[in-house]
Amino acid sequence: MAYPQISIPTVQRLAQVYARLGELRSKGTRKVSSTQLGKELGTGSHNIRKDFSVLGEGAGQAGAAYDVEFLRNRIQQRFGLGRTIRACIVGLGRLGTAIADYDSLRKAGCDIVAGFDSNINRVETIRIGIPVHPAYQISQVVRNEGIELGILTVPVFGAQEATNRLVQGGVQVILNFVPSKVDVPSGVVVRNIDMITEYLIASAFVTLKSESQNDTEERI
Amino acid sequence: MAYPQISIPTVQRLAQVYARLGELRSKGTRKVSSTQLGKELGTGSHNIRKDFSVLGEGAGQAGAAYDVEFLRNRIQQRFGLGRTIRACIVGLGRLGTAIADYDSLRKAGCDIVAGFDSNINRVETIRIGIPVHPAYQISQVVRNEGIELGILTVPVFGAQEATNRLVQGGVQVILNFVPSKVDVPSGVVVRNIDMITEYLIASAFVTLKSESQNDTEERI
DNA sequence: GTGTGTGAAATTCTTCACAGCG
DNA sequence: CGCTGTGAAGAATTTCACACAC
Repeated sequence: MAYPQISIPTVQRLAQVYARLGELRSKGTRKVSSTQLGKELGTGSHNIRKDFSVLGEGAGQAGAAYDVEFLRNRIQQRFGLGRTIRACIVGLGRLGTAIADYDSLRKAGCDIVAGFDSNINRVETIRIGIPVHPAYQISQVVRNEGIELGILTVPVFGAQEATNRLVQGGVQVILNFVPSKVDVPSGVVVRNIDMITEYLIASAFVTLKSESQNDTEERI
Repeated sequence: MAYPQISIPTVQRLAQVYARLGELRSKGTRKVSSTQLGKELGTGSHNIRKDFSVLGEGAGQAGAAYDVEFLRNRIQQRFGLGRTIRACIVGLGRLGTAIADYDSLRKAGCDIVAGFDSNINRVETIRIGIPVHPAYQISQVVRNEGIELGILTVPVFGAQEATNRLVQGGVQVILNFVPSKVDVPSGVVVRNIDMITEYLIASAFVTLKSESQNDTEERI
């Protein structure tokens, strides 16, 4: 390893910073301080600067703040965020088609080139501008198209099978919107985006908050 | 505080466990061990048992595994997850309407009773079965309807204003699907569900994985 | 003076190890 | 004998404090 081992929280924060830098850049902002970034991410400036230490030397210039463009390029290069990743969506219900249309994802570099559904005649499919295939062709299409990322928006009971097919086709990353964990072989990265659990967590915090006068909410 | 301070990771895991217990219950499963739950959440059994210590005594019986129904009720009671929460959606684009239709959320207790959009004539609005109002009425409707939770699915530039109106109306919880942080007064709970950042994090992990032979992926 | 960079301290979280129960 | 429950140990992360640069 040429670089120090990067901790998971650090990767997560830097990804957030990267997204934020993109916004700042498009607004024409040139400079940003660790204090400001910390405030926007809900953490301290120390934390931000500590995270930046994994980017190597000279990310910022002491005294002046960080250069938005330069810092963004550093993160992009360090994490390989510059390239476009070919992706597909499995499960073309309301959520799946909404995501297929989601322009911000495309702007971030996620190029959705195929969709799959077990019911090829779904009404929704006519609304999206990508080729649609039946679910049993997942592995084959993924391999032929060089798809690296799969977006899972199927019902719970179909999630594992869809995952297996994606993995068999060779995807390296899965964004799982199904409120259930899926098993993957070591080496495949899964990010779970589970709005049911998020809803439950939020509800729980509300209960805990009203229960004690502590500043629980500040820490969330 | 009658109970010990509960850490944030613990709340998150228990919310996941709660969701999982719901699935197990509907499948008719009666008993579940900490080992099994740990496996399904991707953590160790020690961690699960430690988390359960915040539930008070007798959550499980030593020797036997945990009773699914009983444990679920304990978590439900401890975190106030039993009740239905009245909610609204701000931003009725593709994503917003997809979420309004999302049945699992309703089953979890989230009762979406109103929708808002700055463009009241949106085509999508005819597809959802809830009353739709113009955005400037958010505070008023939220207050009149006793809405506690707001779901944000507006474009980035409208997120803060929508948030302000929700807070002014009295919501306590916001599920923010906008890839940008929003400011809220202390006491309001925000959960960010940001698929852009998740995409970036996943991409970063893929790069880091290929860079070193460490078992980075196991830790994600 | 304002802001970055980083080793050290403090805190938080996870893992371990083992007592106790069915 | 497998499983729960929990204090103690260990690891990881965050926070602090201060040197250095503009």
